[in-house]
Amino acid sequence: MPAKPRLAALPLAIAPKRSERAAAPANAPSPAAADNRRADLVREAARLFREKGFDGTTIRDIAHAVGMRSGSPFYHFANKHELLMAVMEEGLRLGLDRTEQALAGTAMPATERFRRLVRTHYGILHDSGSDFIAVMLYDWRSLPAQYKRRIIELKDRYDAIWQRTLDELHAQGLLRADAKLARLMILGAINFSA
Amino acid sequence: MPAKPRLAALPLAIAPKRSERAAAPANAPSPAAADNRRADLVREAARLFREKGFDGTTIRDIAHAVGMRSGSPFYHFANKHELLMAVMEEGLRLGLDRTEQALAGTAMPATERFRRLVRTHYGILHDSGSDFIAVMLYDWRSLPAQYKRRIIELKDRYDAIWQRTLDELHAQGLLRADAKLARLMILGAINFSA
DNA sequence: GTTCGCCAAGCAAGCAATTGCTTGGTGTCG
DNA sequence: CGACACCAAGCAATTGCTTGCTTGGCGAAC
Repeated sequence: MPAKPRLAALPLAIAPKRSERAAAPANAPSPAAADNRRADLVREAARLFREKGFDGTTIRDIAHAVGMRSGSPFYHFANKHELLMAVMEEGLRLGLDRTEQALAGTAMPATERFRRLVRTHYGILHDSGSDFIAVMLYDWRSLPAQYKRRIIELKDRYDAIWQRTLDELHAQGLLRADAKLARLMILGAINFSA
Repeated sequence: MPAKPRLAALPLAIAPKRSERAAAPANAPSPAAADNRRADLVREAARLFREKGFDGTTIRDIAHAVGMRSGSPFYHFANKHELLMAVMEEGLRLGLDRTEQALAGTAMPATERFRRLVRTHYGILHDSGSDFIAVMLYDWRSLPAQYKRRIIELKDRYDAIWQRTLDELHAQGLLRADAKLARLMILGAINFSA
C-alpha cells in the first residue's frame, strides 16, 4: 500500500468529486445499464479477493477483469477499501435475503427452522457466485474500522435470526448448551468448511 | 508487495547464500544465545502477522520489533515467506508437543482423551504467546505452495492424533457421525473462537 | 433537424510512497 | 585473523490513487 498521498489531500473544492454519488444512483438516464459496471466490479472483486486475498489483489487486477484500465474503478468507488466493503455488504444482503426467504411463509417448529438455517448457511457459503461471504471471513482484518461498523450492523441482523431460533430450542429443552455459545460454535463449524 | 524481483532471481552461485543454514543450527559455538535472535524474529513475526496479516506486516515492522534494521532479518531467513513458514512450523511443533504431553502417561478411555484434545486445542489457540497457530488459520493463503508441503506434513501428524481418538469413539458407538467429517467440524468450531 | 452544452463513463499517463531484498562494510569476540 | 551478526544505504518493482482529457449519447434551443 502506498499509504495516504499526503500532499494531494486538499480537495480544492473545484472538481465535483465524482465518486461521491456512487452510492446514490438517483435519476440516471439509463438506470439498468448504468449500475451494471459497478456490479461487475463488485462481483469480480469478490472473486479475486477470495482467490488471492485483499492485499494480494491489485486494483489493476480487478479493473482488467472487467475490461477497464487501472484508474477507472475509482470512478465508481472512492478507494479500494470501499470496494471491499461493497463486496461484504452485497454478500450479507444476499445472505439475509436468502435466509429470510427460507424461513418465510407459514410458521414452523423451531427444529425445522434450525434445519433450514443450517442448510441455507451452508448453501450461501458454497454456491457458485457466493465469494462474497468467504471474503468476509478471510479479509475482515483488512477492513478499516470506520467501515466495519456498517458491516457489523448487517451481521447483527443475521446473527439475530439464528439467536432467536436457538433461544427457542433452548427454551424447549432441545438445546442444553448456552444458546449464544452454541451459535458461535455451529456457525464456526459450518464456516470452517470454506 | 513488490512481487518477485525477476531479474535478481539468478543466484549466480557466488555468494555463500548465508541464510541457507538457518534451518539447520548444526554445530553452533554458542548454541544458546545464537538462536535467540532467530527465535525473537519468529515470535515477533507471529505477533505481527496475527495482528495485521502477512501482507499487512512489513519486514521493517518485524525488524524494528526486535531492535534490528530493515535488512537484517534476511541474515536469518532467505525471504519473508520462509519467515512465515517458520512461524507456522513453530506453532505446529509446539501444538504437537503439548498435545502429546496431554495424552502421555497411562492409558485412558477414549472419552477422556477426547476431552483432553479439545481442552488442549483450545489452550493452544488462546494461550498467551500462541499467535503461531492463529497465523496458520489466517495466512495460509499467503504461503507459497512449495512451503505448504512441509507444513501439511506436520499438520497431518496433528490430525492423525485426533482421527485416532475419534475413530475409537466411533467404534464404541459413542460418535454417530462420520469420524472424518466430525473432526473437521469440531476443529472448525474451536478454531472459530479465534 | 441540426447545433450546442452537458454529463456519465472511462482512458492514458504518471506521481509518490512503499516494500522486499541486496551489497559492501563494520564492530566484536574467540 | 576470521566468523558471526548486524548496519547503512539503496535499488527495482509495485501499487493505490490523481489528473487532465476524450468519447458517446441526451435533451433543449434554434
